[in-house]
Amino acid sequence: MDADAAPRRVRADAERSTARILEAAEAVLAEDPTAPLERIADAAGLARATVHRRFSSRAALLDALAAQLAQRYVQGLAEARVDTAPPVDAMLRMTETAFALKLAHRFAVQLTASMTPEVQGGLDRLFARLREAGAITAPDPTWGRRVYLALLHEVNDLPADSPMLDGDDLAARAGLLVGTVLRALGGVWPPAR
Amino acid sequence: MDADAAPRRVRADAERSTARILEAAEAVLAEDPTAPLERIADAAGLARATVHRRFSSRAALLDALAAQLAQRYVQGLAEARVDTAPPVDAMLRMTETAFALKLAHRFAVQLTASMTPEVQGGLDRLFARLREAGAITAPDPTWGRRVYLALLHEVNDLPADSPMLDGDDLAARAGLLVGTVLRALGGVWPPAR
DNA sequence: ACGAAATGCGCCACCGGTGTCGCAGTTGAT
DNA sequence: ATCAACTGCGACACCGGTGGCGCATTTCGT
Repeated sequence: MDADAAPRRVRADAERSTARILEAAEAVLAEDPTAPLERIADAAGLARATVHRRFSSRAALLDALAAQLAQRYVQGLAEARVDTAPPVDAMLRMTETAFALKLAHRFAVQLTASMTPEVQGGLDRLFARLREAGAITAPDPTWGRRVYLALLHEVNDLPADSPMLDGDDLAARAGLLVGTVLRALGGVWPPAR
Repeated sequence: MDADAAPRRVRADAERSTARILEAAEAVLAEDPTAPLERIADAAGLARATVHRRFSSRAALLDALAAQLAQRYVQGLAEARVDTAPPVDAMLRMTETAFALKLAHRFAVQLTASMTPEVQGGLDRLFARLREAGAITAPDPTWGRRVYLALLHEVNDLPADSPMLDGDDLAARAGLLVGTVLRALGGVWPPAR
């Protein structure tokens, strides 16, 4: 919502600052969603005034951040081929990328703005496909999405030495989450054969 | 932490104000955990200064509230006989009382202070007993507790007209939650017979 | 090398929420 | 009925965070 679509050209310099600010904001706000702008500025190695120059207000910064995150999720959804691949595979892939974005998670969802209708829709379609494929029995995709998101945070917060985890890699967490969600929604996991 | 154990007597009047404040705080903060004291005072029909007279600071009020809530949970745990009754029954009862306290939920847990070690312990013992009884297979009670709490909020937020609910009564929500959690943790629900 | 543009820095105004005080009026205990 | 205690109200100081300048300095584009 700021510093884009330029009739007047933006200096390469400035554009880098913008990126650094977003990066710093992501890191700082992940730990404390109410952190003052000054802390973000410090983390970015910039003066607070400069942050104000790039983003007219705190709200504008949050918006930009939310948009950026939403876009990453959309991309993740696409790369996981949620609409075409076997749904369980897609879910596993999507989940791994979600954990890779973990820094942002806690506030990414609290920041409901980042739960774009587009992202929601993608997830809902995924749960609908899971049901069609017989991987779950719960009929309501919305409910599936809610359960998934709620447990996503829980698994993300799980300490690395939890007995529920084999190692701390993404795959272990993704496996735990997917299994838990599928079972919760009436599926069988691991699949009986 | 305020206005109790009196060497000097407290007027009945004042005690009622305290109660009204706590009541109002619970209601207001459930909707907006960061609501200013003034909003609470208004809801209680009192002046902000009066709130300050009963509770020396915002933190003190929050503490008192957390203590009150924790105590209710402990009582709920006891009444559900989590340590003696058949664990699934206990879980069902506990869950219903938890929903009865729903107004407070969202911030009750965010207010980690109210998640007393006592409450945590009670839940952990419940999940250990569930495992012993074969109702779940997940070995780690902590994980069970986390899943339970996370989904508790989700079910609580579920709109009354959700396809997942038969009516909006406590029993429907409790059933959905218990079933989902037991399945998520590797149990069978509804029980095959 | 030059000008345009972005930066750092300090300063100030503003806002919302918190906490304190005193005073006048009301309510409760005995 | 009387006194003590509590209340409502308004005013005030304080604090942290936000947002806006202006100016001297650095950095980028060409």
